Amino acid sequence: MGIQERKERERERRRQQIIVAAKKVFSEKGFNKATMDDIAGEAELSPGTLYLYFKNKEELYASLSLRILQYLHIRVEHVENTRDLNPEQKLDAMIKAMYDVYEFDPLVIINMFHLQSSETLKNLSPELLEEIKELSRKSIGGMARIFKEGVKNGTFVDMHPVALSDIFWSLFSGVVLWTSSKRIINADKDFLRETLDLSFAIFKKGVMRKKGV
Amino acid sequence: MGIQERKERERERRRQQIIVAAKKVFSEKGFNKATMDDIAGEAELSPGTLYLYFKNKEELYASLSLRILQYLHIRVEHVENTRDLNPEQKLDAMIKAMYDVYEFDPLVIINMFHLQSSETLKNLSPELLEEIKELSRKSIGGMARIFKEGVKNGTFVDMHPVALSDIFWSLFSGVVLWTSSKRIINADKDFLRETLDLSFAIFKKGVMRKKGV
Amino acid sequence: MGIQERKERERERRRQQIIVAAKKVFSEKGFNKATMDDIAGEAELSPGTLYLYFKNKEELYASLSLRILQYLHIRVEHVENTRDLNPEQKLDAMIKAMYDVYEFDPLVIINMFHLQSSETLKNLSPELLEEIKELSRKSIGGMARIFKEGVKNGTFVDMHPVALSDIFWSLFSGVVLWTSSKRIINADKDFLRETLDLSFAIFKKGVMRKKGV
Amino acid sequence: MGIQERKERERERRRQQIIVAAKKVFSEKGFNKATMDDIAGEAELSPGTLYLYFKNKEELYASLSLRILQYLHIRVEHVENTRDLNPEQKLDAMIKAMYDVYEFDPLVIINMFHLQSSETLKNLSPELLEEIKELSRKSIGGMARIFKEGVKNGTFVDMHPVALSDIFWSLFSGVVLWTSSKRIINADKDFLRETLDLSFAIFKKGVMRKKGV
DNA sequence: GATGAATGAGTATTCATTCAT
DNA sequence: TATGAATGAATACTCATTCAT
Repeated sequence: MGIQERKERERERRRQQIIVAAKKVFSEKGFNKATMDDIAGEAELSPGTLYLYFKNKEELYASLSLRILQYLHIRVEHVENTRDLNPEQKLDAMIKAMYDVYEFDPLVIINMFHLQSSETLKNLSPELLEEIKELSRKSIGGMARIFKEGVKNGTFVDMHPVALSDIFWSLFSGVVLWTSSKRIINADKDFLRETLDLSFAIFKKGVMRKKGV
Repeated sequence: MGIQERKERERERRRQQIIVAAKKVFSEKGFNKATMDDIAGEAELSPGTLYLYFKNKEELYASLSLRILQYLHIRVEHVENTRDLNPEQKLDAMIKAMYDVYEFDPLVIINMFHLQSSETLKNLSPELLEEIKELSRKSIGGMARIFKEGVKNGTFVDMHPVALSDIFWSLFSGVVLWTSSKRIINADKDFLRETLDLSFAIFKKGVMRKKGV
Repeated sequence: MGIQERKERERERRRQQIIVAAKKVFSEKGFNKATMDDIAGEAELSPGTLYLYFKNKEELYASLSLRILQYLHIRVEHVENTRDLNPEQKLDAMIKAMYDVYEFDPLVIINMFHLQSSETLKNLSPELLEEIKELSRKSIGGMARIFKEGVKNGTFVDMHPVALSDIFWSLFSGVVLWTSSKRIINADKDFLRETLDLSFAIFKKGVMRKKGV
Repeated sequence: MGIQERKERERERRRQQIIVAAKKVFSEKGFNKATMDDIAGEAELSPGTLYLYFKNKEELYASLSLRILQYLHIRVEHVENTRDLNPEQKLDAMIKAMYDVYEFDPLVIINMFHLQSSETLKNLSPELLEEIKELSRKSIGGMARIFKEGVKNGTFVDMHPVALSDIFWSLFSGVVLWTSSKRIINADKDFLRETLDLSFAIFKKGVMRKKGV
């Protein structure tokens, strides 16, 4: 391993160290209440060091979303490329993937929607922004191809595949947001899992072509 | 009209004046970038006056959500109480109501999820918080009763009515958030309406009991 | 006195209060070492209040120069408009005015040259910048008219009046800077006054037309 | 050449490399906006290395002034020691030298006055400070001796030679500062050269003893 | 000597909130 | 009630300097 490579690795390790700390602090306090000092403290680094790895607070935050998008993309791609699965099985696999995405980072959806603010987007470096858009496009694109296949061979209802993937993703994120919100407001138990199950069941039923029709 | 009542009315007028201004400013700048001075300016009042009507910035913001919840509640209740509608027709009416909720305030969902932050909730007065919870419960309850009726008479699939109303609401909010987010990130055209149509179609199909089964 | 006018007066009083404090602190610490907190403390106000009266630190600093320019302008105008003085007497009066400008604010020249930095100028509001330019132009213009008169009637050497006023001002500021600098570096006694006397004597002799030539 | 000497030479080469870079960066950005990283980048060295050659930023900056003082000193000494020049010719030669000093580093005067800040001086090493004082004394001393000779033999007016050299230098630096400042504020053309010519003409006339008097 | 990653003190500026009028 | 001037706590970000390698 060359010295260059070793350095690169070390650098990546630091980035991860910061990201882990940031995730923790942002989770606990939310974007605005979390201070860079908090994160630096959590990462056991000095505030200045954070800026050696991330341009600013927004970009650090956005990097969290990026990780999720990367994970989502990998999972979707994997489903898409698994041979010998028919469209229905692929949909099931995607549903499974969604659970894993949630486990990977339960704040996934909140993070994703922080990105949506144009104020946020303005402060991101063009490269990071492009990467986010790219991954976003790819993930939705992957989902869409799965739906397309199903629409084509008559498994799914005849709708635009991109619309189907949008709805699939919207349903997922809507449920995650709503159940976590409900938990806070109503202090109910965490019933995310079963709600997700029911949601996906309804979605699947709504999307499958009626047999014999 | 007593002098007391007149005063009360005057007070309510002021509150509305402030809420209208707040809605405008928050829409344009988002919660954090909007300043109390901005809102005071828009309402043509002094900053100090805002505090005579709202405890703090968070509570002013939360009041916007309250208005939406009130509107949602009225619409749901109205659907519920309309006689001579069968469950499927009531579902259609609820879908129609959702469109109106969105038109009433397109920022509806973003507002609603700002509420979810525990930081926000901590700063609300117990009364306001209770009112929000109450309206939230009532609206979901109303929806649930509609679903319950449909489940009972075999129109809808046999699922827990509360779960169905949660999913219904989640789907709606998920689509609103995702399409607005997609619009920003991908600079696509605004395709909310058609996506909502498709979403509700899928939901309806997923929720309706198959005829003859 | 109307309420409007009273407020305006109060506001002006505050501005002066801040300016006095700023002058003290900037004198002691220089522009960069002086903090807004220092100045606020000296003015017995809170930091935030400074920003109600001055856009930023640069503009507060520039306001000090403005006061000097105003004073300089008044003095030059007065000399120009005094009747029954021949050009030589007017030059003497201007020399006298320069001493007073220095007494008015010994940091005069340092302030003036802080203005010269383009970084500084960029941060000033266009209005303030224009005011500074205007006063600067007027003062030099006033001096120039005095020299013009003297050149015309043969009192002074035949040079461009604006150039003469530039040189006059340069000599004054050069001496002020150099003697104060020399005082610091060499810890010599303060011999500004006599050096200024000699300088102006040389200038006057250099500028007066030789009798009988 | 011994190994010791070779090392010393190498060290001096590095110092010059840094000084050249520093001059470029300070010229473009001014003292405060210029960062040590900028300078290191320009010198193609690492920031840490700068500190092997200069105690701190202030001292690096001061070293630029030192170079000018060294140049000034050499020029003045040369004029002083040129035989067969009468005092007037020596004054002319000094004027010529001033032009060269300006060409050598147009920021000369701004640099020189940065030194004056007591904050700056506090951060210099005693050795550097002493060197600066020494060169300053020597240069002024050299000028003073030229004036002394002229005063003695009746070429110049009967004033204290040190005062004359102070005024000479003040006039030079005042004109340089004022014309550059005027250029920025009034966006006038660069008329330094002609203003310097006129200034020195006036100075010379003011300083020369009237023939036949 | 040279490096450059890490440091962490330092500061201008903002803005929700208060309170004397 | 309404005002709006004053407050002052809070914080992202910079950059001169150090020191382990």
